[in-house]
Amino acid sequence: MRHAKELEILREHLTKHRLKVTKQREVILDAFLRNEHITAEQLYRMLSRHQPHIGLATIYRTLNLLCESGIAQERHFGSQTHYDNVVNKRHHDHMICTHCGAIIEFENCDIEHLQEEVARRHGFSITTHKLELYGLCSKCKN
Amino acid sequence: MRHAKELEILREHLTKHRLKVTKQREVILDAFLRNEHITAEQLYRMLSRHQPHIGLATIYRTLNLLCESGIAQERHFGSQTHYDNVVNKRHHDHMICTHCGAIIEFENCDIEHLQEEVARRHGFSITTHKLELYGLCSKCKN
DNA sequence: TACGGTATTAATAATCGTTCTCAATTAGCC
DNA sequence: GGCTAATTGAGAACGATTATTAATACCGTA
Repeated sequence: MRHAKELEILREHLTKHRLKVTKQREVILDAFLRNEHITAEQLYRMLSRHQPHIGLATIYRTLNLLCESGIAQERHFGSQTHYDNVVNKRHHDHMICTHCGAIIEFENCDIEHLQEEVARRHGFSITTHKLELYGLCSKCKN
Repeated sequence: MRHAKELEILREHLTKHRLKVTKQREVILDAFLRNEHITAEQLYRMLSRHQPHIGLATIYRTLNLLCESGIAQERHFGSQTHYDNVVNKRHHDHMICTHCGAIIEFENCDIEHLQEEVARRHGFSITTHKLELYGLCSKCKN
């Protein structure tokens, strides 16, 4: 059974909120977990020939559900929202290649500490942050 | 004459590209310069009773022009695009209060150096970046 | 295991921010 | 002043996302 842990998290979240475990939600969760940084539209196309057929609205609703249950996190790259699997991951940021669209994850504690320091200096308390580096990945530099 | 420098930059950009200096463009530039982190919609409402009447499309077009000429820079806060006056400013990032919506600018060279270091380690070359800290400003912490 | 109430679904309309289209107007070179 | 191309306003169109609605599926209870 692949992705057993994530399925368990989703089930717990659903029962806790008196929501229902449906075939569609399981299918979407499974497809989501097989892909990093996916969009609702990509999932829709990927599942378009699936039985039962899954509507775009259901995909959006389920992705929001995954965010609420802590499995996924939204990232706004370009015009579309991408969804990230964050189970088993610590906080991380992204480098985005403006040529091929590749997304590279990284984490750096020193940067986070400096952010805290800047915030403290302004009397600001951080709850979340977003750091994105745009440029060319190693392959596209040529 | 307020904002003479920015007006000069815009005029140079326009003539260089064989574009025209219009009343609307001057009005929008002036209103833009009087406000930090403004949106197209806010400008539209602000100028709605102005003579000549200025359409929303013209505001969007002119804001893009300001970005191309280096006077403004886009920032995507929430669902709308905000435009920032960057004349006389070095690169800076933002803290956004999720309670009152206040936007505080800051700059920190140490963070930028660490970003470069991380990128180098991945063979990535940065052209731009975006760093946003979300949380509560000093006033809203209470 | 069948029932009943409620959540969920697919399809589609609606919404929001932004860009495009187009006919009428205007800037700026001759 | 007149010609040509750029610009304008109005509204249509657009893409991503959310709301609506009638039909269907889940699941606790009997």
